[in-house]
Amino acid sequence: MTTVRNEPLVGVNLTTTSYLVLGLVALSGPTTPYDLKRFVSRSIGYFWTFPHSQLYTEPERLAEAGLLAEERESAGRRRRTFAITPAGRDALHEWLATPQFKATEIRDLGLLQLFFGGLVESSAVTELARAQLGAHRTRLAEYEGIAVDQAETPEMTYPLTTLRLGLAFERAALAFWQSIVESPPQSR
Amino acid sequence: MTTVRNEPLVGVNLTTTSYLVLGLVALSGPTTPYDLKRFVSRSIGYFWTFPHSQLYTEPERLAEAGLLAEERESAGRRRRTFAITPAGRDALHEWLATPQFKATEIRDLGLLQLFFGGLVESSAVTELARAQLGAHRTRLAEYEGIAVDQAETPEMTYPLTTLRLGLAFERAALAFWQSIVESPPQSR
DNA sequence: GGGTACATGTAATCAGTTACATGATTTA
DNA sequence: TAAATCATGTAACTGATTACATGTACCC
Repeated sequence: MTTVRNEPLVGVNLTTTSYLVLGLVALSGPTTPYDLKRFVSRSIGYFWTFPHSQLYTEPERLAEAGLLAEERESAGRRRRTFAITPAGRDALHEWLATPQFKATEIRDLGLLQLFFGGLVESSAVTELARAQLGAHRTRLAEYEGIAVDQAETPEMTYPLTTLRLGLAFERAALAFWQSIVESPPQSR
Repeated sequence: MTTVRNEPLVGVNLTTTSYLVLGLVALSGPTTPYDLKRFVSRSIGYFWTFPHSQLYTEPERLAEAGLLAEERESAGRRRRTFAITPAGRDALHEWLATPQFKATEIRDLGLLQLFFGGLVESSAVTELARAQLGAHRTRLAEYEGIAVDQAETPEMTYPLTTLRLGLAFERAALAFWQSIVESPPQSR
């Protein structure tokens, strides 16, 4: 009986981005970086941002580690296509079955500015809150659009499920900033 | 009439972390990296994580740029103390008055795993959801403790305000993961 | 047929992370 | 007095970002 190897064969560190990309390729079947980019921009990219260049360099790293297989057009645009390998699938499944203990981060520049609201005049805080209201309204509308567009696509079931938390957050954020507009905190 | 200079005098890029640290020093008055660390660990560190080493290197960068002033014990532990300079205050205020257009990121490894839930058996998803429930319960309790502890501290008014959104998020997350436990998505 | 937006990729840099290290203080 | 924990800092590395660059398709 052989031991199952889940570590990549070559010494490549797997970051969260690695598993993200691995998962995207697993979901999509063989794809090009550009296809990944388009998919990301209407899905996980809302929660987890990164520049499109990662979608070229990260699959390359994963291919080095034997977790993806790369093919490349020899002529013309020399497009690359990546597909997941059995080793890649193993690594992904193992990660998916491993509880992660890092807590949620809500990275929001507006919220960060509000944190320091005591350092500026309260009118600035009100302006901030209004701007945030606008941004979250826009975002909420986007999410709602996506939910409608993808409702009938079975392979999007899980992504759409995560979107539900996004929607809930956006509604909470709207209520939050609204309350700031209505009664700004008094620090003194 | 002279032009107001808000750019740092030396060529140092200011990142979000820079403003974060600048703001922390502004809030605290002259402090040491370790004091910053303690403050962070009960406040903004919940939303915006970074290793404590940044609290040594980033003030150094800011001091180079003339935005912080550094003093250092010449004997013993050679503790460093950083204080904000007028230029630092200007830069911070300008940033605080500048609308930021990057949308909120909800960085959550559990949510990312759920995104790929269609790739594993549904029992794994249920387990994931249970684990997340526990984690969010813990986090919610922490937030509630902080809200109580700091309720009477006037200079924490704004930080505590941001915590309200954290609380709302944690409650939404609990409801979300609970709903997953109760009725896991069916992808086929 | 020229402009503009989409598509596709690479190179260089550096902020952020990881890892290491040691001194001081408390506790058992 | 040993051991743990808190306090304080530095060095090295690399993943992520920024910036650049060119090709292709569409539209007016």
